[in-house]
Amino acid sequence: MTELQLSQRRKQVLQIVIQEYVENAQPVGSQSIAKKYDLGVSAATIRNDLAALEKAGLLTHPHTSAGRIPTDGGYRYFVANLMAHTDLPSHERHMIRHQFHQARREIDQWLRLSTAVLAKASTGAALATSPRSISSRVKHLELIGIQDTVVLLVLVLATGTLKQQLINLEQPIFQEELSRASNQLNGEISGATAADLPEKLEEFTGFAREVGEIVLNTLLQSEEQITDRVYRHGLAQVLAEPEFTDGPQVSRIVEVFEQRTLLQEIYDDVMELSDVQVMIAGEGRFGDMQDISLVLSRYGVPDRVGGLLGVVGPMRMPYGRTVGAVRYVATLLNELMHQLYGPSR
Amino acid sequence: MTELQLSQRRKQVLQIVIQEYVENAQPVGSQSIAKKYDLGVSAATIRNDLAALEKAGLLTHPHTSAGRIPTDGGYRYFVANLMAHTDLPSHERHMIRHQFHQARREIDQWLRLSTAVLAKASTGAALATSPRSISSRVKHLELIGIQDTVVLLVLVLATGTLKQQLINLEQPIFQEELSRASNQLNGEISGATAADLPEKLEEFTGFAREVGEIVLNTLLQSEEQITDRVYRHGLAQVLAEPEFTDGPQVSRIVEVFEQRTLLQEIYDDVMELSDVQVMIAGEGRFGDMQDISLVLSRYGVPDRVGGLLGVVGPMRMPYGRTVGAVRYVATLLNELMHQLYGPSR
DNA sequence: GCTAGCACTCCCATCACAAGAGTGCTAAGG
DNA sequence: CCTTAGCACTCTTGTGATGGGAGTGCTAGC
Repeated sequence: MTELQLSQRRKQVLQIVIQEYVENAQPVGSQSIAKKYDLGVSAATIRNDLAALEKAGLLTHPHTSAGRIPTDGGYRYFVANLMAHTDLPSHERHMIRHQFHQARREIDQWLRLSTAVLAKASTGAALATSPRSISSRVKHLELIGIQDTVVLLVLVLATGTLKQQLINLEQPIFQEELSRASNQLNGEISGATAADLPEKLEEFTGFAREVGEIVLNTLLQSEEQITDRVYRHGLAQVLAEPEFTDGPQVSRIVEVFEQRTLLQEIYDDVMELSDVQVMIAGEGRFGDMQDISLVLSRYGVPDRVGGLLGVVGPMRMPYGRTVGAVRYVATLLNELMHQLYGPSR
Repeated sequence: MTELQLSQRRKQVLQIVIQEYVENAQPVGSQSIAKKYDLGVSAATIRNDLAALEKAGLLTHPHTSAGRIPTDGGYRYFVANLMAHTDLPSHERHMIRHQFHQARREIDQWLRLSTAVLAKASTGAALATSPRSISSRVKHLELIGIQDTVVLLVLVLATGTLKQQLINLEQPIFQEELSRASNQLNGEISGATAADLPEKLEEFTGFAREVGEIVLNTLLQSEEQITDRVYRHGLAQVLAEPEFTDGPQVSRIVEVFEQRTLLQEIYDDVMELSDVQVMIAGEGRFGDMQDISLVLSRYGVPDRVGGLLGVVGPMRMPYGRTVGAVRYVATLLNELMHQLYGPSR
């Protein structure tokens, strides 16, 4: 998108239109602007400005004699150039931090709390993916007999993530044999990554080899698959927004919120940038996201573990505040995870 | 509720009204019944029957000159006395069974699939809780150092369920000490239940004791807490139903669907009965569930593990089919889990 | 107990109409 | 060239009247 040249006042007018529309969900006209804000010019002038902004593709009006509403492009311009850097007010930050410190020291708890907090602090529905390990190292491995022919493989990764996998055998196996295999494997493959494994597996035969293959597959899978779990919170509140009164709109946002595939698609885009990403109406690249915006951020410890965190809401969204909330929760999570997984090893 | 005496024809009329209303979501009148179904009587007679059914509290009409629609009571009577036992058609059953056998042998996968299948087979939104162990036995315990002062406790229960818990230490601890403690504990407490533990813990001191306490707490918690995870699927489709076009209705059902607390409340009721439970408009006992019905069943292996599975939808729901679907998926899950956790030990 | 007939009620779609908000354009002034 | 006032025009929204239609409730007769 080429940089747009706008006079100071027009920027201001655009900002006012967006602010008012975000607040009241109603098209805003030249007169109401002139009356409410003292721009030192008359309504007619503002009318001209509005027309110019419309020509530039930043505003539209739903019908001839209605006020203006922002377009996708309008919101994008706003977010890129006009948006006030609103960090969350400090008392809110304190409250959130407090809640986190009260929770048990567990990723699962933190993520659940994150979505709850985000949903409350924004007007949208919050969502987060469980963290995925990047180039996972095996730390430890355990084989546990569940049934005669069923063995549970528990894999602990260096980051503390747990992977479990049931193994189905043709023939019954004894606990001693399980122990032998797990001792053997633990000695060899602990500290190994998916890249190292194939070589090491050469040494093994029989059951131990079989388990080794499964470990390898599990590792590979855990690096590919974005997430085994998605946390969600606050759909009800976003559905209460006036834009979601009619059917098709509702199903659109619910689908965006529920489907994993979309997250999968967006994942790489968000993960490679460290700051909060604002995605308005799908940015033309992703599915049918008319009138829906996402505010997303990665969280985690660089090169170790990372996941996605953010808010889904109507395009008519208080971006400043939402970005602030997402950013704060993300940095908080970063801090907490750093304490656990960061410094050592 | 006292048993109601209804003539054969009136039962038939009630059944027709419900069937038609479920299908078309429109009040049904005497004429349309007389025309479409050959009951051997005139519209006027049916009119009398309708009036009688209304007096009995099974039907209402939204306004004077509209057709009849069923009340909560009407649906309840229908489900209790009139509903055709519709097992799912055999080709659907086969398809579902096939999908389950293709999935990996994992509870997580199965439950995810269950909700997907249920949502597809019913017109509602499906939901399932992760299984909870009943009187869990400890099978194995593992202590893994994550950071100098952070230890991951992995607890494997006899059912194959995994519990993890981070332990935060005041002072750094060495791997050797961890191994010592875990060997010690494994020798003593494997096979123990929450009831046995306190006694056994007497023997331990220091770090091992501390870990033992945590194990106990984790066990107790896992028996109390209904569920650490709720699987959901298909909200979008149920929101497309005509009763959810206006705001308050939507937020009501979304809240029922999203909130864990409701499940917690209902849990015991459902778990003590083995067959599928139909809960219409909250049965007057649970929250604000106007116009919403639940069809729920327990699943699992009796006295070992169990969870909840079911469908949330509008009161105007094809109960026969839905009950069939829930029942089939539940028995399928039972079968699968039995293979894993059932027979031995 | 069933049926036919009939008046009555209430919803709903349609239309007309007026009010109101906001625009776009034009012409004049700085 | 930017700004302003004025004014006609457009389009939505709310209101009220109207008629058709569906369905009921009741009564009287079989």
